[in-house]
Amino acid sequence: MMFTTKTEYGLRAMAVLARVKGEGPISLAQIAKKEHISQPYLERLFARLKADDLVKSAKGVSGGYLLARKPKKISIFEIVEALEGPLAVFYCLLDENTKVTCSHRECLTKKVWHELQKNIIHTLRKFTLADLI
Amino acid sequence: MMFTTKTEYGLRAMAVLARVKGEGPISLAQIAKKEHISQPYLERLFARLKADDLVKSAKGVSGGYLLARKPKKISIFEIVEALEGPLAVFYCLLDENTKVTCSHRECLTKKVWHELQKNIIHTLRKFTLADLI
DNA sequence: GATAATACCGACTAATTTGGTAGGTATTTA
DNA sequence: TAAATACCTACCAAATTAGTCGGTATTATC
Repeated sequence: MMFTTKTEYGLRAMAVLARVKGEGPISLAQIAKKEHISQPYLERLFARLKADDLVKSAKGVSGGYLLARKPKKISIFEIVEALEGPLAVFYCLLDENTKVTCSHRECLTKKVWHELQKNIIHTLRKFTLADLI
Repeated sequence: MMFTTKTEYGLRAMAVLARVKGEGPISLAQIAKKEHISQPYLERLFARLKADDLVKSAKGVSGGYLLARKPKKISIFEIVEALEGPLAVFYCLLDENTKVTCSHRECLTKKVWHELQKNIIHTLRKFTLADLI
């Protein structure tokens, strides 16, 4: 029950992008060096960030990555979900339905997970990339 | 970022114990059958629950497990921590200190994790085993 | 006292995830 | 044309999860 370094690396990299906003694209090589992260690993993280439309890319010389939106418009929740996949504290909550009933005999536990997950998402939505810089 | 079946199995087994409270010890074989959980796996989960003083055991024929306290006095948080280990949404929060400063350059992210973890623990402490039965 | 039921213990396995490496292709600026 | 970049695929080691197997110690009951 822990977020992995994927999230830490991703948030740090996104924070770099937020700080150099307006200066054109920044390459993964630069980010990797600045943040001491393996570049090929960063590449895969950015593939996810791009798939979720959190960053834009520019190929070729002097290419790199840019934030797709203003830092204030990118919540920590979005970054976490892009990197770690859909946030579900339990399997039975993966379908994103908000009903408390489920096929388990022990449905009462789902009430706990449901409230917990609501709190987590609320907290992660409250903070944006702008809060990190 | 998900609780595992360890927690689900453990909570279900603890709920069984809570329901048969006052009827003497119940064996793991019975619990495993009732809840369709592999018995050797359950054994290991109960080793953790016992290590954290959430259950008591009785060896020998007609032995088994009992709750160490009343269901109302056992929070979901305690059960989760017994089974999954110390709850930390991030490595830098594992030492349980409550300061927001840390050795990372990106200390601002720690503020987010810290608030998140506080919320999670608060929610898990709010619910007790009695709420599940 | 023997037996069966139980907790308890350690070694092993398969599948998955994480974090990382290596090498290549496509694109684009200079 | 060349160099810098994104982008892609395959592989690898370590850790974790969920589970199996076989054994030992203890104890109530016959």
